[in-house]
Amino acid sequence: MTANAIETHDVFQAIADPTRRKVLQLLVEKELPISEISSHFPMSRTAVAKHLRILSEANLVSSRKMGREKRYRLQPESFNELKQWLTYFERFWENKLSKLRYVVENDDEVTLDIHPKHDE
Amino acid sequence: MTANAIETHDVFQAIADPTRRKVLQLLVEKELPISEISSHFPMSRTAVAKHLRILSEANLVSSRKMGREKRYRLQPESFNELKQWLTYFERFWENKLSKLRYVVENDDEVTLDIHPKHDE
DNA sequence: TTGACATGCAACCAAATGGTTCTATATAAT
DNA sequence: ATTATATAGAACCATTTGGTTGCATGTCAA
Repeated sequence: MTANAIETHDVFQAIADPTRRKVLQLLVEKELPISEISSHFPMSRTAVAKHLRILSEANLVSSRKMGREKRYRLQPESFNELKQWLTYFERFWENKLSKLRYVVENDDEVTLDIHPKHDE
Repeated sequence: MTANAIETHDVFQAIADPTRRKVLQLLVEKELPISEISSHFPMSRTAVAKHLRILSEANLVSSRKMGREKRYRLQPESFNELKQWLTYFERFWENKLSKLRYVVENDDEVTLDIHPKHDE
């Protein structure tokens, strides 16, 4: 067992992977052992175990031993961290002054919300 | 989903990188050209350009030409997608029955079926 | 026209990521 | 006691990611 104190995974990193997001969704219903979780994926149990390790290090899930099983469950704390990060950006489209600035600096018919899309 | 652009990168992937998150924070204040953005980072302009491309493809930012500049700005749409994803998990710690289940299951198995369904 | 500025893009590279197989250990059941 | 179950982890591998340099293109200002 490597130390889990130092090796902390960034929560943004942790939710970047679609497999890990699906794992989180499975755990919304109830706590599950790794073998049960991995039965929902086309990959090996070892691969899922690595995903669970990353989720654990990001404090998105926690685990506890139940006999020979180890059950994983969601942990709210890092979800709150994500929510706070998002909240920071809400001022962009909720702040009237921001909207005003766009009008002033662009001196065109900007309505701030959805603009014509530019392709690359 | 309101995306009318081809979403090559998913938004979770896009916000996984700390540089890209910092870029988003810079753009909260006002729209900026790439040279101005990259002046805030120790990496090359090209590297920042790649990050901006990923953010664009995730519909987190958009851009428009202004003379010889290309200005980038935030786009709310994908932030909303993130918020919705988070909202899905809120019932985990806001739902009193979920909390109860954990208490009960500490002794043995009791299954309360109180979950809707949701898929990605 | 010339030069400086702002960006775009191809080619390349090291490290991180997401997967595999094989082996080992601990617990449960017969 | 033996066998089946549940997990842990090492070693390895291919692809993706995040960065670089060098060069090309477009625009503004003298």
